[in-house]
Amino acid sequence: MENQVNFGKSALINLIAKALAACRADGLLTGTITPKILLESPKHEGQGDFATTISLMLAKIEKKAPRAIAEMLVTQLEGQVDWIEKIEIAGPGYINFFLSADYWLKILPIIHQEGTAFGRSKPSKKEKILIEFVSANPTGPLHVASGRAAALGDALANLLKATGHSVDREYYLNDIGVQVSFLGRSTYLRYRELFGEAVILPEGSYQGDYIIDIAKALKTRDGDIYLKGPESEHLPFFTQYSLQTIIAWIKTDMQDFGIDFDQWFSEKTLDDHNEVEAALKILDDKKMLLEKEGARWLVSTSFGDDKDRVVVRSNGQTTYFASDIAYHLNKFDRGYDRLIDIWGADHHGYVGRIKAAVQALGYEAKQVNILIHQLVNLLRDGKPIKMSKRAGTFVRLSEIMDEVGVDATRFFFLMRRSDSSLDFDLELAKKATNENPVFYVQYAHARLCSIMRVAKEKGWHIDEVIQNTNLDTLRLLTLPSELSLVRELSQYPALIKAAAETMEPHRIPFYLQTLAGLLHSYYFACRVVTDDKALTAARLVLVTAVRIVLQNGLKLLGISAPEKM
RNA sequence: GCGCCCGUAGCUCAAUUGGAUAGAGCAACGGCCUUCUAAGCCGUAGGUUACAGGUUCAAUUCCUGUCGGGCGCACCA
Repeated sequence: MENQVNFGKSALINLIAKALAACRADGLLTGTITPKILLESPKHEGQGDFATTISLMLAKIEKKAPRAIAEMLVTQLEGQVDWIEKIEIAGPGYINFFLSADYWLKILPIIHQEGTAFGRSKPSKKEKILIEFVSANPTGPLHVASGRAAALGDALANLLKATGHSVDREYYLNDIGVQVSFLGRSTYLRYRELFGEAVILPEGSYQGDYIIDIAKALKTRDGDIYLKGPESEHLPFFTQYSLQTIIAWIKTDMQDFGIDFDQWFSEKTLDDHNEVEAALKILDDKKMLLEKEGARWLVSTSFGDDKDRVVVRSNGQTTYFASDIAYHLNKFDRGYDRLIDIWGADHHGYVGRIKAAVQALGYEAKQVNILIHQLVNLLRDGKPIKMSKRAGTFVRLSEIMDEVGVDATRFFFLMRRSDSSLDFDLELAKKATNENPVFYVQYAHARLCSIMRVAKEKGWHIDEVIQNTNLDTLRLLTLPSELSLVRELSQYPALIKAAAETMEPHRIPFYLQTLAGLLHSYYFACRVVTDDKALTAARLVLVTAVRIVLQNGLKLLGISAPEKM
């Protein structure tokens, strides 16, 4: 779905290419290499709508001053098409293009026509992508850091879908192994404690109060029936019971957070189907394993990892890494072209080995993208809240959602580049003032809805206005604030594309804040619904287009667009 | 010691993948409600982009080094 802006851009690039060719045909320019012609949107007012640096890039090739080259090109470009109003040469040799207002106004009918699809695009090559995220161990409730991964993964999935890819969301459940055994044992000991026994929790046990909650629930349900008999008889039950309880919590939290996973992938199924052994056999057949000191190692150094990694320990047990290899192989076997893993910074040391493993299995390194997000600092009124998972004093994601709401939680998590650590101030997130960016954006949307309500009360049929709109009407939008809004709206599809390609959802909150700012400013400066019928119609078309884009952007972030606040 | 990430306004962060005069929000200061939501708007001030080199017509962006912060460096998961 190419929109007006992209169309204009490529048309302009073609014009520049033609001008360059003409200069060379005339012998004015003699070079043979043609650099890629790029258009950018200038940062400052008065620098036009698009600019190219082609003359700067040509300077060396042609051995001529960039401004002289720019002048030659501009001579060729002038008067070619009617939608270019003015061409200027600026600075060291920039060519600035000033387009007619018509060019920008044409985006408005397109926004209305495409509606909720505005901003979507088709990729040059459609990929089947699996995003695996959160995947926190089911040995305790989800806490804050998982929330960041959750918001990030979900928004990224939305973005990649919006750019035409096929995307599935997956949560990997580590529902087997040492940690899970510790969980069962912790619950068992707490259960005994409820009957007055003095217990000592061994090293590695889970200390959180939630373990006691689970034990209490069991006591209430089943009484003292697990006190008799040896521990070993009861541990499997306690393990499974605790695990299922916590998985249920996690699923509830994710649902409350608005995330719908396509798959909950159980590590146990890898074990049940002997997929770890199968994966190791494949690696062995490819001569990717070697025997050393009684253990088996993946030669991950052949693929850029710092050191080789153990997959089978000398005691015969496979490592967690071996399971991870099998899991990634399983993902590829399900037909995905590209895998995205979202990890917290505390796991970044595993990037090298997973990338190596994927290559050892015969896939390309770029088929797995590992997105690392830095950790979250939870603050209250600017002061850090101390957390320790070991001591059980961590803040649950559900507590955050309860306190500040899902919308604010998601927005805060998505506001920062994932590379950057994130300060999340609970008091700020709750504020219903302009200090709080999520309210600022939502408020812009609510204001627009309010305008629409008022217009309806005064007898306007907005749908009809939009349907009957034409360029003559839209030309009444002549205020600088109106054209700024229109230009900003026209950037939206390119923004979505770039955010998806770079896997940087944070660009959307920034964009929305800018757009909301322009809108608030416009709102204050002039009335939409007035006695001037034609002007009101034009403005209604504009502000309803802004509403659509705000709504679409918020939707991608998984945040509501309220009609009233 | 080695590896990864980060270092930009007082604070929290952007910067169109190397482009023009580095931008927002908050905090500070000064203004704006008889009008579609003041949960808002307008204005002022705030910078040697940690530091030193290098590559380039052009560096916040790429390379090298130094300093500072975070995280990770298991035959744990």
